[in-house]
Amino acid sequence: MKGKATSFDIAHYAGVSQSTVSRALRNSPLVNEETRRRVHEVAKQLNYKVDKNASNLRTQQSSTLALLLFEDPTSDESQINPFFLAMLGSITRACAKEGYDLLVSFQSSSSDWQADYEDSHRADGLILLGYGDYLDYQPKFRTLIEQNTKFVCWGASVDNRPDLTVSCDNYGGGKMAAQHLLATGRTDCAFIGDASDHSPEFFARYHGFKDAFLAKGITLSERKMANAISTEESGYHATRSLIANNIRFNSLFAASDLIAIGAIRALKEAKINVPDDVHVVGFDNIAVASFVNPPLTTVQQDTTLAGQMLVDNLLKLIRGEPVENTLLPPRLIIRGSSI
Amino acid sequence: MKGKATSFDIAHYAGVSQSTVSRALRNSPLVNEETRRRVHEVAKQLNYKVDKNASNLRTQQSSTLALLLFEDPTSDESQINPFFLAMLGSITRACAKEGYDLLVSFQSSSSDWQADYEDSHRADGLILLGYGDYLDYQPKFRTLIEQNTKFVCWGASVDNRPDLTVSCDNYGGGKMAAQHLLATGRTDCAFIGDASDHSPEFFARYHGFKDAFLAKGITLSERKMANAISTEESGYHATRSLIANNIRFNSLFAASDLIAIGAIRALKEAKINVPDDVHVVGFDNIAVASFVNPPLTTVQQDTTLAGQMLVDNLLKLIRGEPVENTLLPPRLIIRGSSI
DNA sequence: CTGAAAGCGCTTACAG
DNA sequence: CTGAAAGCGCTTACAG
Repeated sequence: MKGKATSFDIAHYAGVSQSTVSRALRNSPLVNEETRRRVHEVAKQLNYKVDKNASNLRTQQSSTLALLLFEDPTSDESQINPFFLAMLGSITRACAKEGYDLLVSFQSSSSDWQADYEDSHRADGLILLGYGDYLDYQPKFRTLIEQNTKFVCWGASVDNRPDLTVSCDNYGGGKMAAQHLLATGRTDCAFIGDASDHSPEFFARYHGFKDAFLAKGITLSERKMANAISTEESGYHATRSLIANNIRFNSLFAASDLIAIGAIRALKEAKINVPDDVHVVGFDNIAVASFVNPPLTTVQQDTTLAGQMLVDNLLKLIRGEPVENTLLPPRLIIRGSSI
Repeated sequence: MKGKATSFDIAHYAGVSQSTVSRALRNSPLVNEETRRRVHEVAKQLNYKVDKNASNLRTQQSSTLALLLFEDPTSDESQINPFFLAMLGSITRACAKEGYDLLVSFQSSSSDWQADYEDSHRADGLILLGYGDYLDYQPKFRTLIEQNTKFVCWGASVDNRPDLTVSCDNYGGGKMAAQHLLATGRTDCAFIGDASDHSPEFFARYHGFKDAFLAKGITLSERKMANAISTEESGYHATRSLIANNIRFNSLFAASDLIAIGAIRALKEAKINVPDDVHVVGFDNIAVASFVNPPLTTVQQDTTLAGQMLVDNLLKLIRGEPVENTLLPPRLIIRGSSI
């Protein structure tokens, strides 16, 4: 036999029609048990595998999801945020569990989206992941909705369609961070991160943080805030600028772990001791967090659950089942940087 | 129009035949420039995208590669070795560059391989990545070769088919590590890692290391070797057992960074100072390496180049072009753990 | 329970 | 330069 075996080859050797082969392989209850066994036997011998292109074409679905990972255009090409890599891992696992394949693709927010995975029938739906400027994404979300593309986003909600979003309770996480610092008595706090509508996740973390302080009658000073995107480098520079401007604080909340790690570097450089002089709290609980010096207190996002929920919600969307906005509970992990 | 537009819809609106639409969209030189423009115009308006299932079925190829990531069965489900996540990133990028999609899948070495990606025409070829017991994989490699599956492996060579392998020069990397320790005068060295044919990569690293010492007339003591798989936990326990057995050494070469990080934890716990009492050198240069305390000296593997070469070689294999065994040069990164 | 036949949406040899 | 037609390998209504 030249080339791969087809269902006609199986039919020939099993002495049945090709239709019966197709039914037998899909374990249709219509087909006789003995026939079914014979067909499976022959298929195994010929190392036959159903041609996915043909079956997908026929059934008009792909059993494949596509993951689009957006990168902050300003971050280094080679360095992908470890938080998203962890998400990628859990999404891959969740897909496998549901019997779906996963196509992976990196997108830079400037370029055209390769959101044609669904249009070209390569995927039944999309999962969108990434930091970067949210306002840049908004019009693209709208296009996807108009085209009736099935997709689900990690992070901030999409226009008025929260059902398309799975996210961590960033507001609640920010509150946890604040309550921890309040409990340790470190109430003179700096915040590093982009607390604007360009980064809705950071914004929510900041607000939860601020509100928890406010509830204790403490107002955070605007002067002690510095803008940063989610990279070590950016966190380093933002913190340096605070120090350079002689801004004092005895605790620091970073919108992400990478920012926190950069902040710690800047503090060390300025001979400011962590945690003695400044308590530091991050967000994400990336793998590095427990290895830095001192180990980083942080708000953990459950990436395993997040991946599972993204896949589950997307599949519901694809099947036309009702989907709800999903908010995952964060968890405070206390380590040496704040005790 | 209900459902997605097809090439027949485009044909209808552009006033040409469906064959011409197909040619025009593929920018065939056969078709008139004016016709071509009109077809593209209509296609854009209808948001038409070629159905990949149909075109793949017709052309009998998929423009897709599959990445199978094998995990050490003993390692924690949720923790994927960061080195492989970095590889995943670079492979994804390399695929995009070549116009291929990437299917990603995790495999546990115990389960059946989902190596049917190629058989089922979902992918034109496979990339295999992973640590784990090499001897378990051997028979599966053989099956793949028998079935004439196009695949390329990261790491150790496959039977007598080195053309299917892309790897770091592990032997040379081990030598570099040794030469560095020799230069710092720390010649009483321990080795942590599985230096057997179960882990050919670790084996090569160990041998390069040993040979460089031998070249200076120094024989490494077998007593100062401890077995470990590539996890922090395993490195920790292996090092602890050396210490518990009162084995002395003033330097330590770990077969991977994760092992090295575990080793440092064990040393710290035993009040053995790094680097004053023991110099530590790892392998991989994962992102964490520069953040641990002290920062880890290590042998870097170029993951960007590795991903590119894996994809390049696989594409050559698919196209039937000659492929050669590819050995990538490692680079020593000296940090605080050994100076 | 089984088979003959239609058709999913393309690409491409063939004929003009 | 263009069109009519075959066919990639399946799944599934339809008929028996």
